[in-house]
Amino acid sequence: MLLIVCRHKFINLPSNFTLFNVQITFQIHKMSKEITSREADYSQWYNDIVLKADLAEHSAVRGCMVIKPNGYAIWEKMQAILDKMFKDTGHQNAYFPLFIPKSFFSKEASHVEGFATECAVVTHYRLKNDGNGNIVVDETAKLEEELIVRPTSETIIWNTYKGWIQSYRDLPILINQWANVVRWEMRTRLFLRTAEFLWQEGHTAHATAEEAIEETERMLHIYADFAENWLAVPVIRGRKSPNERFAGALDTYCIEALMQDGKALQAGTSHFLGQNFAKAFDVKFTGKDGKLDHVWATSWGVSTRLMGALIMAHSDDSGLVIPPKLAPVQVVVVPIYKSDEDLSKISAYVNELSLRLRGMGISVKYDDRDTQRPGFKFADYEMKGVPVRIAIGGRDLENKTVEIARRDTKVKQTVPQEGLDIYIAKLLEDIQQSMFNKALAYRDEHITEADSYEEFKELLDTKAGFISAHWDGTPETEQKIKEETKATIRCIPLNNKLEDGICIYSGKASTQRVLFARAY
RNA sequence: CGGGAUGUAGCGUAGCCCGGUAUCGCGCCACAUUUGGGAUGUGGAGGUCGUAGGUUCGAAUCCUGCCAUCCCGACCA
Repeated sequence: MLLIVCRHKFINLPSNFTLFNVQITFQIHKMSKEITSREADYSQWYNDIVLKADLAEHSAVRGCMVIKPNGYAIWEKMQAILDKMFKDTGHQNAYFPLFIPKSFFSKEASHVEGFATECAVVTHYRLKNDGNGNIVVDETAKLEEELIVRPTSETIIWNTYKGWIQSYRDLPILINQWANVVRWEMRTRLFLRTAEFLWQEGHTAHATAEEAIEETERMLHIYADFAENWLAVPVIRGRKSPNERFAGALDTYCIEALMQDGKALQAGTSHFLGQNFAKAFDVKFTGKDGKLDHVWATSWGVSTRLMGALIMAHSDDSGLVIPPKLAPVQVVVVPIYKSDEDLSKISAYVNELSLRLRGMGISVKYDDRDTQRPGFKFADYEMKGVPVRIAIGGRDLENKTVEIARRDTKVKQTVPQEGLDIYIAKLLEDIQQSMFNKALAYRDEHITEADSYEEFKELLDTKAGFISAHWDGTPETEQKIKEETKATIRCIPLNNKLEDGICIYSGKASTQRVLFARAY
């Protein structure tokens, strides 16, 4: 801490931190292209990646971001893949209103409790000029009933479903919506927590509890499949403890991922809502047996937060690393030339190669701009996470080779032009797999068992990651642990092995371990 | 929302304590030489100092409100 007196000097500390509740700011001069290292300041590193890889930026609106083309292209890929998965399992897309009448919210008690403190409310529908050149709200244009900007759509959807469902023949209803939602968060972070975010929300209606539970689990597995096989992010499938459950759900399933700083990130949730919303909105159906019953419901969603998971799981101190299956550009080709003649020879080859690669479904970008030098392009594509970079110059033309650099390991190799298309296709698969394996190995190394509260607290301070420990199953214990350590129960893993033990906090009997972690 | 801090050119900043319209680097534009890891030289453009008031002959500088951002806490996908 003596270092603090050395203001103006280069000190390897975050440029902003708080000591004894006093913020101390160091002037650390950074080249514009450099990013903070993960070791120096993980949060700052994350911000740098998002901004410098040109994924998103802060907007003029508090807590809301602008998703830039580079970032949106990745989100579009996520959407396309998930959308296909949903449709392959029988779901259809639909769209419900952005605004929800306030009265709808009070119909499901625990739901309103969960969202009430973070709602944007529309109270008026007109502006006027006040005569001094200012635009003001026209107080005479007050809405009779306020409208809530949706924080989630259960209420408006179940209000609608009431009109759609009379008989078991109308079931199941399997609908998904791609939308934006607003939750008035106090502290926001690009992609991880913004006041407005993009997501999909599935809302299904079923005749039986069994069927609804089956649906809840099916979607959880789809999310896990997506995270692992496309994002290359290993996840733990599990169920939330009652404390962490969705407002209005009987059971919440989730996938939990581990970030490189050892904090957990909830990457997707799937809820079994029981008959709560059907009862709140009076949605009944006549069964085969002629008996009237409330409909069973599920809802499930993933959001642009997945962008945060993708970034934090794989990227390094040189910038973004995107798994090939999510990369908008999978291969970038950079020509290196001294004369126009060289360039035209290189271009002839590259155009032919690009055609073959595109024929194999590989997206290629040929960057023949003469306004930037090769070294600049190398650094730039590294920052933006393009999985494979090909450099080709006069030397390569002579030797019939190219230079290939893979982003994940940063290994460079000279490869013959012959069979290059096959080589690249295999390389992309290899990168995808090796990114997953790396993340999986990290994750598995960071699940540690704790058998006492002392050990548990020690682990939280010394080794990041999940802690597997016995818990007595009560919300009180979970709450106490959360208050004392900031760690929460991330999930109770599915297919958890049963094992007798005692709760690390209360010493009461327990039948299984659950996963704790500090989380985003 | 509670505590702390910060807003000066596209980005990062100096100047603020001790009032006299602004410093430097990167980036940008032009030309030339360059091009296998973030080029070099020469010339040039760009700022109502977050915003609205107040004090003053005069405000980036002093005072007040507001807005935004960052850090710590509470809340949360």
